[in-house]
Formats: sequence, structure tokens, C-alpha cells
Amino acid sequence: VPRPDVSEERRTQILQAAMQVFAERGFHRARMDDIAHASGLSKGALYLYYKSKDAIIAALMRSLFTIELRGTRALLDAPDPVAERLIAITRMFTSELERMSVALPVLLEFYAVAARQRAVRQFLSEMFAEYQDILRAFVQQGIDRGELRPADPGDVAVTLIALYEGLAVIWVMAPHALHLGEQAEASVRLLLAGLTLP
Amino acid sequence: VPRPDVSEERRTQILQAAMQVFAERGFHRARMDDIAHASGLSKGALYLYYKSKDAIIAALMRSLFTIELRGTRALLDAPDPVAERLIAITRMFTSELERMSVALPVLLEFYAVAARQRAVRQFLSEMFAEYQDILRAFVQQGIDRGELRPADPGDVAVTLIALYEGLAVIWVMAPHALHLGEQAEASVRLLLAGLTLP
Amino acid sequence: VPRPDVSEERRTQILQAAMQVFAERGFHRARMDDIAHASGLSKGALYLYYKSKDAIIAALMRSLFTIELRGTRALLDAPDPVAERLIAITRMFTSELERMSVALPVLLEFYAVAARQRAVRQFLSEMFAEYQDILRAFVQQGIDRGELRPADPGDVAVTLIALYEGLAVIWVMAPHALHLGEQAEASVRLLLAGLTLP
Amino acid sequence: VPRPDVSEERRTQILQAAMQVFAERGFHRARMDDIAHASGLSKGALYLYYKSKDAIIAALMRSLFTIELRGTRALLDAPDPVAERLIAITRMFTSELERMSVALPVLLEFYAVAARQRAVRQFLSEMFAEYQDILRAFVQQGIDRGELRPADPGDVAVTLIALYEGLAVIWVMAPHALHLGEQAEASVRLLLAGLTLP
DNA sequence: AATGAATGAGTATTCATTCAT
DNA sequence: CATGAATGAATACTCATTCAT
Repeated sequence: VPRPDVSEERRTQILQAAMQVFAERGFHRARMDDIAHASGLSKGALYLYYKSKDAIIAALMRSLFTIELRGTRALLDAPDPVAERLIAITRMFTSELERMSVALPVLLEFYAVAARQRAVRQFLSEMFAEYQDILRAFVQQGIDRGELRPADPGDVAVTLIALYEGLAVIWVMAPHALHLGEQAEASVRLLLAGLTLP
Repeated sequence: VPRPDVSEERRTQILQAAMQVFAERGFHRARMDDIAHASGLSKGALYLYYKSKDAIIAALMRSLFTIELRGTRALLDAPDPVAERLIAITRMFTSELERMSVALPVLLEFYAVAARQRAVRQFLSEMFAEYQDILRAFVQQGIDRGELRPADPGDVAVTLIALYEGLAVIWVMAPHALHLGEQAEASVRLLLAGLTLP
Repeated sequence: VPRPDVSEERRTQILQAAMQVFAERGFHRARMDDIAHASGLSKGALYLYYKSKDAIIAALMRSLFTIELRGTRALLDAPDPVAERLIAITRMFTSELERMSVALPVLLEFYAVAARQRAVRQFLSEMFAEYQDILRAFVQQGIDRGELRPADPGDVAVTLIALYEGLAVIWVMAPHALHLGEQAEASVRLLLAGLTLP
Repeated sequence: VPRPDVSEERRTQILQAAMQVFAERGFHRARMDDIAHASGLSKGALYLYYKSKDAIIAALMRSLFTIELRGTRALLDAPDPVAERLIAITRMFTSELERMSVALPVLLEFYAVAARQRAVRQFLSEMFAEYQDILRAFVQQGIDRGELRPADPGDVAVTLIALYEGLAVIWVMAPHALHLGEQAEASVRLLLAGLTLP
């Protein structure tokens, strides 16, 4: 009697539970017992679907950083002015960040791990590179169309990502010191002010 | 015969060793044994100067984030154009970052801890606030002197800090993907381009 | 439609698989999963035929030590000289040992278990007693027929079994240090040399 | 203040406790907690002196099999007839075995492990080889002196060791079925009967 | 002040066994 | 009969902390 394959469901179940527990306790203080309890599964079941705690962490990292870039890429074909589309991207970014705000501690912990582990670092830097490519394309388009003044598109892309990253970090540290969405838009507008041609 | 007080020296010794070990292994995987060995002291001695491992971590955080802002503040009284001084500050920031690059993993780990612990978060957000105040003062001065066009000085200050933080994070993740000093200066110049009045 | 009873077949299947796995990994490191896999059955099926892992071990022990002594006993009625028949028995023993060489690690493990568990010890000592009885009968026959010089038949029987056991152990430890068949025959001939009457 | 080095004492303490626990429960069912308790030390202390449970087992094996062969070797220079000296060796062997009877289950377990692990097997076969060498020398001496009739000294040595091993195994299985000392002497006398020249 | 041997709480992982299907 | 997903008890090992010296 073939039963429906639940393994994908279980994996998701576990990752969601792990996310929650990791956010609360950090990678090291999170016990497999905690994850089991939070997932509604038994400890043994965790090991049916993930080889180890580290494997869960790795899977979580992958799922966390494999952001949906399709929406962003789609905007490349939109007719609107580049500046407007960059503002739209900024809004997408901040709303996404707000949506997954519980995950932010975990995200920062991944950064910390990346600083020490080459493999993680490599994975993250690929993510960065991909995002940078897209943003660079936007800027290049703006220059080509005469909407932006000539500037190194790579520099602008890195600047934008740095802004995003930095705002995210500050927001986590001092969530009440700034309104993420508004500040991000304001910051990007400041940057665009020097780039946009009238 | 009263001997000279070595306790301050010992504390420094311990913190330096801890920094090194934490950077290599992370807070949790760093053993008191490791710190003892790296500091040249015995394990017991660590406990003479610090109550616990957590106390060492806390002390390290304090010493790491209590940046020397005097140099930056002093620039407030300089006669040079604000834009030039902001570039100078940027250079100070990046060279400081490059100087203490071994500490960066520890710094990121503090961020991760902060995301989960109110007390740490509070401490860090105070640091941010202080730095923001200074930068805001620069911008205000620029506006007052007619060097910068009217803009929310707070927004600009946050934008600058976010840029710094973001570039630091990216630099840790992908050290070879950018030249920190040049990129930081380029980014700040892009931002200033929209702010500077001719 | 009554189907043929497969339970006996399954049990054999399981024991053969268990033997193989136990020989490779030892009782404790052998997993029920391994046995299931080696037997081509599912893990659940093992429990249909055996109550537990220990039950499999016990059944295996019984099947392993319930040696076929009929052949040996039959030789009691043969007309050949006792010495010749003892040599023949020795050959049967060694060839049997060589045939089931993969089982030897398991056999030694049973000895180790027996040393700690009364029930197992009892079972094994009964096996020994039975074998000793047979060998004693041979010796007695030899003395009665005037082929062997008077000696305690029990002592001789124990000596023979000890020789067999000892050679088996040495052969397992250092398989290349001796040729089991030749050495066993040589050893028994040395023993018979002092027993045989011209 | 240098304190006396207790590490050797601790190691002995641990090995003795381990021997006791292993004999009672077997290698796998023996818990580190048990050994700690039996040794009067804490669990952590075990790991100060031995890297792992396996390391304890290995050390125990070494201490168990590094038999004192000096006494046996010394007999090579004695003037007594070889046959008498072999009987003396037999007595030394059995009394040694009786003395360390609690260790016999552990010894058998080593045999079982050896059957599966090359390294252990190698270690044990070296022990056997050494013992065989000594016994061979005795036999050779007996032949040279005209006390024993010509026979392959190697064969005789192996036969003697097999006898010893086999008797030990039988004794463990059925301690009440034979008197080790008497049976061993009887068995060796039977063997010598065919070897000794009048 | 300083040492480092000793402690024992804490946890990831394994695997025999069960049972819904 | 048969399956294999799920369970959770059991245990080796680590390491922050203590304290006799």
C-alpha cells in the first residue's frame, strides 16, 4: 500500500521549526529536542530527514538565501524610469525583510558563520554576486537610456546592496530607531539624487 | 613591598587572546582552555580576572565597540569643506576596519547575539546613536554653511552608517570582490554627488 | 487456497543474513536494518519471525552449535583402528571449520557472551559434554580393543577438544601462521604417538 | 607548588575498574559512567587519562596480553629435563589463568574483536608468535639433548599453545567440568608421553 | 596570585522496537 | 503477511567552572 510521500512536507516542517528555535536561541543553544518539539516530530524523525544538526543549519541557510529574484529581474523589462523601478525594488526588499523579520537573527548568525567558514562564505558571496549583477543591469539600462548620468554601474550596485545590508543590520539592532521602509526609500532617493538626470 | 598592579595588564592579555580565539572558532566553540593557552595564563587565572566566559565576551564587546570617536569629533571643528571631511571620515573608517580585520568575525557574531539579546542590542544601538549624532552634526554643518543642499541630516547620517555597515559585511563575505577603501570612497562620493551644492 | 508455509524459509533467510552481518560487525554494531537489508526482507518482517534481536542471536547460536555429530557417532561402529578414525574425525572437524570460516568471529563472540551469561554458558557446556562423550567412547573402545594403552579416556577426550578449540582460536587470530588441516593432524598424531600401542 | 604526578596511578585505577566492568557487562554494555563509578573517579576524569572508551579497551588489551614471559624464558637455562620444565610452565600458565580468572571474559571478548579487526588480530598474533618461539626453543633443546625424540619443534609448540588456549576456553565455558590445573598437566603429560625418550 | 586536576551537567546521535497502513 | 515511518530510551563525550594545593 503506497502511502503519499511526506518527506518534502516533513523537511519543510523541520526547517520552519528550526528557524523558530534558532532565532530564539541561536545555533548552539538550540537543542535538537527543541526543534523536534517545535516541529511536532520526534527527535528520531529529524534524523530521518536530515543527517545532523549541521545539515539542518545548512539547509536552512540555503532556503533563507535563495531569495526570489524573479520579481526583481522581471522589472528589467518594465518601461518605467529606472529610478522609479529602483525605488520599487527597494520597497520589495524592505517588505520582504519585514515579512521575515523573525528570521533576521538567524540571518545575522549566518553572516557570523560565513566570516569563519569558507564554504558558507562562498555560498553567500555567490548570492551577493547574483544580486549585484541584476542591480548593475538596472543602472546600465538607466545610463543607456539617458535617465542616469554616467557612473560606474558596478559601484552603484554595490552601494545599493551595502545600503540594503546596512539598513537591515541597523534595523535588527535598533528596530525602533528607524522605520525600515521609509528610511530605505529615503536613503535610495538620496543616492539617486546625484545620479538622476533631469 | 607592594608590587605593581598587574590586573589591568592581565585583563588586556586575556581579551586579546579571547579575540583571537573567538575569531577563529566562534564564541561557542572557543574553549576556556584555548583562551588560557593563547593568553599564556592558566585556566584558573582567567577566572581570577573574569567571572565567566560570558563576562569575557561582554568585556570584549565593550572594548571592541568603544571606538575612538574623538578623531571624528575633532574634525567637526576643521575648516575644510564638509564633503572633504566626510571623505576623510570614510577613509578613517575603512582603514580602521582593515586594521582590525581579524576582529570582524567577532564583530558579526556580536550582531548575531544582539539580534537575540535585548541588553546587547541596547548597547549596540547606543553606539549607533552616538555615531549617528556625530555624522548628523557634520551634515547639519554642511547645510548651515551652504555647502550641502537642504536634506534631512538624520536620514543622511543613517544612510552613511548603513553604507559603512553594509560595506563591512560585504567585505567580510567576499573580501576579494571589492577593494574596501576604494569602494567606500566611491559609494560616499555617489551619495555626496546628490548632496553637494556647487 | 492455503499457501505453502514460508515461515521456515524466512527464518533461515534471516539467520543466514544475521550470520553474515554479525560476522562483519559484531553483535552490537550489527543493526536490525543491516540484517533486514542483507536478508532482503523489511525490518518489520524480522519481528514477525523473531521477537527481538536477542532472539535472533539466540537462534543463531543454537543453529551454529547444533553440529552434526551423527557422522562422528557413526564412526564408532567402523572396524578401522581407533587412531585412524580419530584422524578422520580431526579431518572432518577442520574441514567443517574451514567451510564455515566466515562464522568464526560469531562463534568467538558466543564464547565471550557465554563467559558472562550463565544460560549461554550452560548451553555451550552441554555441547562440549556431548562431544566429549563421543570422543571418550572412541578412546575407551581403543583401550578395550588393545589399540591404545590404558589412559583416562575423559582426559584424552578433553585434551582432543581443547586441541580443536585452541587450534580454531589460533587459526582465527593468525590464519596465515598455520595450515589448519595439517597442523590439526600433526597435533593429533603427536598426541596419539604416546597413546598408540604398536 | 608541584604536586606528585598521579597520572600513572589514575591510569591503573581506570584500567582496573574497566576490567571489572567489562568482565561483568561486556565492552558495549559497559558505560563510561560504570567505569567512572567503579574507579572512584568522575566521568570527566576518565577522559583526562584516556581519549575514549576504545582507548581504554586498547590499553586494557595491551596490559592483559603483555604477559610476563621472563619467568618462562628463564627456565630455558635451567638444568632440569625439558619434560619437567614444560610441566612447570604448564603449572605457571594455569595458576596465572586462575589468578586472573575475572579477566577471562574480557580476554575472550578480545578474541572476538580480533576476529573482526586486523589491528587487534595483528597484536594478538604477535603475542602468539613470541610464545611459540619460546616453546619451540624448549622442544629443540629437548631434542638436542636427546631427551625428546625427533619431532617438528614448531608443531609441538603450536600444539602446546593450542592446548593451553583450548583448555582456557573450555574452563571458562564449563568451570566445574574440569579442574584446570590437573587437566592441563594431564593433557601435557599425554602429549609428552609420545615425545619423551626413556 | 596562580595552577591544573577534577567535576558533572548538558546534548547530539543511534538504533531496537512499534504500529498505522 | 509485509512495510518502513516514527519513536524515544540510552550513552559517549565536551567543556565551563571549581578548588585543593
